[in-house]
Amino acid sequence: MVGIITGKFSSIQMQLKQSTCEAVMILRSRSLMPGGKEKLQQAGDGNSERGVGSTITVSQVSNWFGNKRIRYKKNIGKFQEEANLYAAKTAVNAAHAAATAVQNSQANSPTTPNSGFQMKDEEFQLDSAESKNTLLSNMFTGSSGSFNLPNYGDMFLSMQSLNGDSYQGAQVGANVQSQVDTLRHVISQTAGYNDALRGNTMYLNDQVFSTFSQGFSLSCAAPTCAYWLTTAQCDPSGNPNPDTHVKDEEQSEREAPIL
DNA sequence: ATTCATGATTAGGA
DNA sequence: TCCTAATCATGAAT
Repeated sequence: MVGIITGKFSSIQMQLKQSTCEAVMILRSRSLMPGGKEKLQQAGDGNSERGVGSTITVSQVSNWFGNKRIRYKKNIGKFQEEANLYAAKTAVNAAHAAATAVQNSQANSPTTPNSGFQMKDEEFQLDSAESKNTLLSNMFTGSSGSFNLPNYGDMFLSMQSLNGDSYQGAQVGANVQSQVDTLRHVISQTAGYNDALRGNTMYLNDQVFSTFSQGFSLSCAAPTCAYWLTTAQCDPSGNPNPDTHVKDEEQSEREAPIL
């Protein structure tokens, strides 16, 4: 089970990082359009009626990321403590759910032990631009998130897939669900920003989720995101920490994707 | 009036 | 040049 999850999530991680990277680079390329070098056009077409605040500057984005980084860093202990409390609180419920799920699994298909964990592949097909957009949209509409699985590094995954019928019962699903619930709680406690970006921003560890009001959204580790936005360097396979990331001279720069 | 959240500014360091 | 950390300024909430 763990092996299956690890393999699946490793693949998902790379795909979503690639998508995130592309989203960031698209956003950056828009910010550097002729005549708009400093102005960052807010994504979306239905924004003109708002009048005020239709554009934000690169400096604003940088300040925003910088403030979020430092202020989250200051409160990381509080967030972690709250997350732990909530995890302990939901552990009992998860255990009950696991027991029930195992019972059901055994009753329904006792000869197929792997049936307890199934992931719809189509949910992670990123071959077409449409499916990428769908996934990105699904990821950042408030019903999604990311968390780090112990010993498996930073992994991105879709909570919609984890929280619905993509999983079917079984112990592993219950354990993951427990983490998802914990994450949801953390997000619910840390969400609600409504700032220049006019969106909801949620923090978990060093991950940042920004849902822009116009539907365009992106997500990545905050330092990496800011780094991509300001340097035109994008490497989804690299270290999320820009300090040890693509600043490496041996790492070739990647151009922003052609729109 | 006070507290809190947040954008912006500044100094210092790599 | 860009980051962090500290600090200031300001508006909203209490």
